[in-house]
Amino acid sequence: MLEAAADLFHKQGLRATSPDHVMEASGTGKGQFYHYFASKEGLVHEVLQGHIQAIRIGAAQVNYDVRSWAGLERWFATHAQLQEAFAWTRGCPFGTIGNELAVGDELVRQDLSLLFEVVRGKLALFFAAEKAAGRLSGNADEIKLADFCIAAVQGGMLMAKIKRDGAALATTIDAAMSYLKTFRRRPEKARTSR
Amino acid sequence: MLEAAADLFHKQGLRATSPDHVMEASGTGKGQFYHYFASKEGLVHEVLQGHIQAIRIGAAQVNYDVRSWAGLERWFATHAQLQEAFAWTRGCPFGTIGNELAVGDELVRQDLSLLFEVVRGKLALFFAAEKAAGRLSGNADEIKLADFCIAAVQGGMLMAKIKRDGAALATTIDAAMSYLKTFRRRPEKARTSR
Amino acid sequence: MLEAAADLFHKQGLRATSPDHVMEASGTGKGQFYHYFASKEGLVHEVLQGHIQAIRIGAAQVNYDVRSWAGLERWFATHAQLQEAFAWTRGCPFGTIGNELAVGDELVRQDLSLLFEVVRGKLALFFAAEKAAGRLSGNADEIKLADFCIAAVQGGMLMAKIKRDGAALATTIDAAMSYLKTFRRRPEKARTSR
Amino acid sequence: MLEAAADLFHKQGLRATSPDHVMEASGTGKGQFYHYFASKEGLVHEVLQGHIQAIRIGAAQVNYDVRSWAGLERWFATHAQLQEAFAWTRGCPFGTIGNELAVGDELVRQDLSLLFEVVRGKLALFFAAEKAAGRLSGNADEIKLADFCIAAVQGGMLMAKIKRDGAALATTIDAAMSYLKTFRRRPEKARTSR
DNA sequence: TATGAATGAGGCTTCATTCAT
DNA sequence: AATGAATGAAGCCTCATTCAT
Repeated sequence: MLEAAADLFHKQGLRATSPDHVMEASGTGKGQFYHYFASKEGLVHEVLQGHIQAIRIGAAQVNYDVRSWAGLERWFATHAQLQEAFAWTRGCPFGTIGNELAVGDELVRQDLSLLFEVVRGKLALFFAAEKAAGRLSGNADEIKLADFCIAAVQGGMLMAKIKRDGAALATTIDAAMSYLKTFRRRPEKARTSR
Repeated sequence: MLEAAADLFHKQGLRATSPDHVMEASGTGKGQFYHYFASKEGLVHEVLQGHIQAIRIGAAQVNYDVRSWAGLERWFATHAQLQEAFAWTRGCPFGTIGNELAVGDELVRQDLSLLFEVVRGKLALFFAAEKAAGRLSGNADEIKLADFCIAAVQGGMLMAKIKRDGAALATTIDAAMSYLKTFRRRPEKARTSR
Repeated sequence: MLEAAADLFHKQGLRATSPDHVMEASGTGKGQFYHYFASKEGLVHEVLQGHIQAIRIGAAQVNYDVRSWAGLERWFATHAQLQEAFAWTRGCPFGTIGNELAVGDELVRQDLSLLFEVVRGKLALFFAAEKAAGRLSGNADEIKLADFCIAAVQGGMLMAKIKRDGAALATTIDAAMSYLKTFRRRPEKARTSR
Repeated sequence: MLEAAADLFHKQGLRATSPDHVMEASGTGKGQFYHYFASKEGLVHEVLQGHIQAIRIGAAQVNYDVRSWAGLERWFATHAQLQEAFAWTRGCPFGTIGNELAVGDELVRQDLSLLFEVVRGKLALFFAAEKAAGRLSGNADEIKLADFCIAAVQGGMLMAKIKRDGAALATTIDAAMSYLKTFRRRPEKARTSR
């Protein structure tokens, strides 16, 4: 049920997905639905909590536990691959939900906000580690870099969905990586020696 | 009616906006609506065509006719200001619609695709002009830079809406500008000397 | 406009045909319609009056002016041919309207009633003539025979439409002709004698 | 609900009967309707299936299980009586639906087609039995006779509805019976004797 | 837990008509 | 004569939810 809902939200968005759709896709009935979820909003909440949990424990489709610059590159690339797998007809599962938010969807907004904070935290961790290892400029702010990564990939995915074409996403990812690498430093011998 | 619709789409998204809402907001009746628009989709089409036209002739809220690096900065900044004016409760009017697209909304998708091509064209024009004037690296691809600008601002605006906070957008804009400026060149003496 | 309406009524029936359909099919506008017809009912009235007139003056698709037994056979056959021309997707233009009648459609009902009286009159005329000529049994009631002809052909056409197949209609026509011929008489000597 | 629908269809026809009417007449609500029927077409299907079943098991208002010539006469007469009971304002419940068919109502058309096949089957059974008993001419085709009966009664009922008068129907029934009886045979003594 | 009947508001669209020009 | 804007009721259907079992 959660899986079915997550897939439908990804595919059609929140608004276009009714409890009935979820029931049909998951082969359940009215009663089931309202037994497990207080409301449609409750379902969304659970779906997002599921996503957050998956991200946290590394069970998500995208690996958010970046450990190297190559890993970061893979992080970007995975987004494009997933989108391509749907022939560029879908955007980011989270961004899609986020863009449908309206005043009044406060609960969902907070879930999403948290989700992106978790993602940001994971990316920031990488940048912080790099900085600690002297491989990243001391001027760099790991939180800001992480926010930039997320925004770039979200914007790129949105454009890919709209154009049904991954070129602009690839361009954006390349640009983002180039930018990030301007902060990269060769760890000085002096540091590690002695 | 078109104005009312455009505003509601921006505020709540496509799906959450019914013809009835548009009628109420514009003080018209059922018949009226279907006299002017073939369907809800037709309305969306007209709204988007209106946006495209506004962008083309420079009547949009955002000035897409960038003529200088300061103008580019203003272009980015205007997005943030507009969003802030709605207390970060809304995203980009175009991106909001784009993210709700599903297979089957082909017409709308094409309108949006065109819209973003127009925007890209305007931005690319600036980069091309800079290149021609020797103020931009010959390596830079004006189309790619334009795509990057759009993706960055779209991603940033989405995150701002989700977080109800403009910080990440500001960060993203700063990062984008920094990146773009790495392609900037001081025009060589040779040019001005004679 | 009348032609377009008549065709649409024949094709889809009264209820399923809106003034808008008629306007579109005839390339006219709202104003035109209500200028010439008081209402949809008025249009139906005019259409039926047109049919009646056509039948009266012999301008209808079916020739109601039967003059011989062969002519009667042709009268039956024409119905089948017309229906076949529409691949048995339509019934009788008049019967189709008649069956949609409900309490309240009194005007239309009377028009139709009149129409069928005209048809009956024409057929009865033939039978009366045959009787006068001694070629039809004196027991035969020309009005009743005419009513039977009409009912048989109407019933047959309805079944043909439902089945999308003309077999039962052909059967019915054959049976009807057989029955009618049982009243046929060889003109007595009286004729030849002098 | 099915009863209410069947009655409304009979009274006003398919097109003029909306789900709302059915709900009102049956004292149910919107949701109820679409819980039980996929669509209006689905309702029509169920109604027709109900009619077919009633005919099959002999629970219909008309007794289709004809066993004798008197029974056949009653079969014809019942149609007229039922129509008279509604003061000739209604036609045949099945014919009324059949005449509203348009291209696209294929499902309904097939249901109706089946219904009439069932009826024909019942009538043909009678003629076949008569033939077997030597009381019907060997030349007679029981299927054709059955088709003729149906067409005659349908045509007669349609005319009765249009004229709000049963005379032509009575005439048609009389004629049909006369015709049918021309195939009747006195079983030879030889058969029964010995 | 699970089923599915029931509810009524609302969504998108067409209808028949009137009105101002 | 003609145009097409305007009106609001209605048509068919989906939605989100509750309730009884």
